[in-house]
Parts: sequence; C-alpha cells; structure tokens
Amino acid sequence: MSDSTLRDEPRLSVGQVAKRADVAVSTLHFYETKGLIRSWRNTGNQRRYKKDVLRRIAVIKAGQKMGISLSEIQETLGQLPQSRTPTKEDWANMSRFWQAQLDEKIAYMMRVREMVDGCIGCGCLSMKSCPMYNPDDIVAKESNGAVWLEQPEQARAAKNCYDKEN
Amino acid sequence: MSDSTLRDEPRLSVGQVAKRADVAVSTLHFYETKGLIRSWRNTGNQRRYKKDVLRRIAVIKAGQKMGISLSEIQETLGQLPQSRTPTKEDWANMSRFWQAQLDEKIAYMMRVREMVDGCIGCGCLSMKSCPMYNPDDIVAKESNGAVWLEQPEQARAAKNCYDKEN
DNA sequence: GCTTTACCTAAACTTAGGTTGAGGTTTTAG
DNA sequence: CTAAAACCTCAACCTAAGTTTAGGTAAAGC
Repeated sequence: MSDSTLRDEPRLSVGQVAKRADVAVSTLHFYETKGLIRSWRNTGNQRRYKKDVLRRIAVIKAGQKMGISLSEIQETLGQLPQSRTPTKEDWANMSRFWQAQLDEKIAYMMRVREMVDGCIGCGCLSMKSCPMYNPDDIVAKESNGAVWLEQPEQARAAKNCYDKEN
Repeated sequence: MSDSTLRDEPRLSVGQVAKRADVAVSTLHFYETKGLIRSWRNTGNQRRYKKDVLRRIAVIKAGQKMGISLSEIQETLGQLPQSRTPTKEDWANMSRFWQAQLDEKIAYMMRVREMVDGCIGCGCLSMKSCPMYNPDDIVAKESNGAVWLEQPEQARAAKNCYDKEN
C-alpha cells in the first residue's frame, strides 16, 4: 500500500512546488539539506515531491511566523513518524506546542513594554539608580540574578524607578 | 565649558567599561566601528571613554531587549545632537518611539496567536482551503495581498477556517 | 627592571536562513 | 531536431551581531 501510494501519486517538480508554496527553488534545496522536506529523484536525477510537501512547507512557514527557528521546527516535524504528512491531529499538537512558546514571547515583550513604560515616566535611564539603566549596580547588589525581565515581578519593580543620586 | 569638561572628566578604559556595562571588550570595539559609541585615545593609543558611554550602552541594551536592531538604535541615538549623552528627555522620546514598535510586534504576535488558535480547532492546516495552510490559493485568489497577518482582520478571518475539499 | 596584564589592529570565524553563480545535464516546446 | 527553459551540484556570498585569533604594544605590579 505504501509502495503503491508512492508509485501512483502524481509528483511535483521543484519548480512547481516553489511556485505553489511561494518560496525560491534554492530554499527547497536548502530545506532538504536541513532535513525539513524530502524528495525523490526521477530517472534524470531531478527532484520529485509528493504533494504533502506543500503541507510541510506550510507548517514550516507557520512556525517561522511564530518566531520558531528551523531547527526547532525540524524537531517538531521530526517527531512525526517517518516524515509523515502532518495530519489534523499532528497539526493540533504542533500548534499547541508552539502556542506555548508564542505565549511566552508575548508575555516577555509585554514585560519589556511595562518596564519601558515605567521608565518613561521617571526618565530614570539617565539615573544611576534605575534598574533598567544600570542593571549591574542594582541587580548585582540586590543579588537577584543577572537577567532582567525573566520574571514578571522584576518588570513590576521597574515601575518604582527612583532617583537617589545624580 | 565643553572643552574643560572633556579635559577634567575621569576617563574609563575599555576594560573598565566592559566590566561595568557587562559586555565584552570586543563588543565595545564592535560598537565603536558601528558608530554606536565613541572613544578618545590616550598617548599610548588606548581607548578612553567618558562615563556617559555607560548610558549609551544601557540604551543600546534596552533597545535590544525590545528587539530593535543595532542599526535602528544607531539611527535613534544618532538623532541626538552630536553624540550627546542621552538625557532624561531624550530617553523619554526614544522609549516612546521604541514602544510604538514594541506595540506593533506584540500586536503582530497576538494576531499570529489568534490565527493558530483558530486553526487548532479546525485542524485546517491539513486542508486545501485553510488560509494559513495555503495562503497562495486563498490569498492570491481573493487578491488581498501577499502577506498574511499584516492586517488584524486577516487573523480574524483565519478563525473561520473552513473545509471545502479534501 | 622585569613580568604579567591590559590593550591595540586586522582578519577570520560563528550561527541562521538563505541567495547567487558557475558549469553542466535534462526536459520541453516548436 | 534544436533551442530554450528547467534542473543538477558545489561553492561562495549575504546580513546581523558579535567572538576569536594572531601578532605586537602599553601599562602596572613588585
């Protein structure tokens, strides 16, 4: 069955795929080297694709829109048994997984936004005591880690910018 | 006054700046080639920085946290008269400018999220008719531009994924 | 005064996500 | 049958934001 499927299906050339998926031919070659898509060769050594490559490319593009790197996309796609065409179920799983990352990114940006917002009010970037301006002096001294914005409460703290010296 | 200021101010070496700003020395060299910061040389050709370089680096880092590219940061910093130290006012202006971009990015990601959300429900990525799955067939045929998600209503449209064929 | 540390420049290297070009083969249209 | 269009591989190139390395100079500590 799987063999006859392979034989019977109409195959697409690289140019046709490129056109229908709206990517460059070179991109398809590139994706293939990265193991994101797969092709078979005809007798003249030209690539032939199963139609489901379009689905995979769509998944890749969707992932990229979400800011997911190709290697992460590859991992996710790679979890499908044997480079199978993603089904409705697969897609639902992938999108749920990616959505979590998307949520994180959005949350992160909102924390940044909040922080900037707080700092516009007090103009504290020019002050020694601002946590945004001078993370070293403040963050280090209060020994709460090197990286700002990793935790929501730090963004909230930034709202209380104060202006001790300078 | 400005001249005496230059003479009298204590100057920082590249190592001191690197340590206080928590960046690598090579990064400071790099920023200098990009025109983001500025240095003077001592008699032995070593870099000496005015203390306000720390402010500029803080601004650069803040911008980067917001996902602003160095060249955009450079443009914004470059609008300050003569590489001046950013003041409270300058910072407020910059952050307002960047905040707008941040808002756009957040809005964009929320649109992506909404779209993915809608598409989880219907599993339409596997269908020919899904606008997310097959932007060419849909977007092109309805001639509403090449780029998805640029407009909010497109994300809303994605919620109505339908499943005509396949 | 000597040794170690810090600093200098210039160029090459890194990762991600591709694009471009050269030189050669296959397929398709007339 | 022939010419054009499409395809092939491999290698080099591109941007961003730096880092690393090599070979050499300056400054600081004892």
